[in-house]
Amino acid sequence: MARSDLLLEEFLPYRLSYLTNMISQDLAKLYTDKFGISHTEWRVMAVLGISSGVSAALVAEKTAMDKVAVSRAINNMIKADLVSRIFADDDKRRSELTLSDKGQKTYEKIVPLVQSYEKTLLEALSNDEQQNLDTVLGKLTEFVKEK
Amino acid sequence: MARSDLLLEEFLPYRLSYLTNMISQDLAKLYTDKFGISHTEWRVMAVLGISSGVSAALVAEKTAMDKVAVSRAINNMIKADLVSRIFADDDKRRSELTLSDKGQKTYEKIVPLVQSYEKTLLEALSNDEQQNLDTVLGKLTEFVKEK
DNA sequence: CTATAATAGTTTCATATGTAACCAATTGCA
DNA sequence: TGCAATTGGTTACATATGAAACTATTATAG
Repeated sequence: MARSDLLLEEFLPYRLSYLTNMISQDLAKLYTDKFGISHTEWRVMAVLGISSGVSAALVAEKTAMDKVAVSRAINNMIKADLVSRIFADDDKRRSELTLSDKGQKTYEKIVPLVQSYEKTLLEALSNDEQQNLDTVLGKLTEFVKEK
Repeated sequence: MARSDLLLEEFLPYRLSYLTNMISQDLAKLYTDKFGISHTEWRVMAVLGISSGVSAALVAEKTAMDKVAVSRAINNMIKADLVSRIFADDDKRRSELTLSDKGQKTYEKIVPLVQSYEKTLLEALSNDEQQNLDTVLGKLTEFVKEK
């Protein structure tokens, strides 16, 4: 193995990507299989579950998804009667989005499931390790955001 | 905020996914923009850079990608003259894959770039934190693989 | 005011991805 | 042997995603 070689299993971006995909698939089982909610839709729902009447642009910002993905997710969710939309009085372009009753109920069913999943993940770590993870994730994220 | 609510920015799967995507985009700039190599192709290349004459199935295993993705990546890379393929004497189904000269040269250009990127990432962390990251990634990955 | 630029969101198009069905070669075992 | 099951890899189809162009509306410079 020449000096320039690279072992995928030890390469940080690969390791992160692998773990993230596994987790993502586990989560999808919780909301896709049971509620027909896609990954992007779940993120939108997570934002609307906390803040009502927000614009699609704000949802895009909070979910770190692009506006096209958000637009599609929202329109699907409106069709599925999970989200309701009105347009702002003071700016007819801007949407004001809210979970419908059905959306709210679904949200309240999903949240405990994903929180419980997160909990089992974290329980694979000691308290110190959980703290370390938080620190390190924060620092790396901060770093990749700047630059 | 009701007891069941969930803050995306604090939710581990979201944080991981966000970081992973940012890193993935940074990396793509290194191999897609300069060499026209896609993410999946880069993974295949990383495996073939180390081990010659391996089968597509082994590449799939090492890259953690499914065989369809690998098949497509390999066929693209053969078209782009990055990979050469022969079929095994003892089993005419099984391919034996190797980087072509061009593939090898490309690989040797990409490896230092991505290693350097990984290094700058890690330098955002102290030595202890790097160690913590390694430990915690390992444990979480182990955990999601079982179960 | 009015022309131009900027903004919110949608549509279009090209590409990527996952699942299942598929083909060909090989293995196993009755 | 010989035929069902398995394996390596590809194809087909349906869906997801991203970039760029587009529509409608609002803000701004002259």
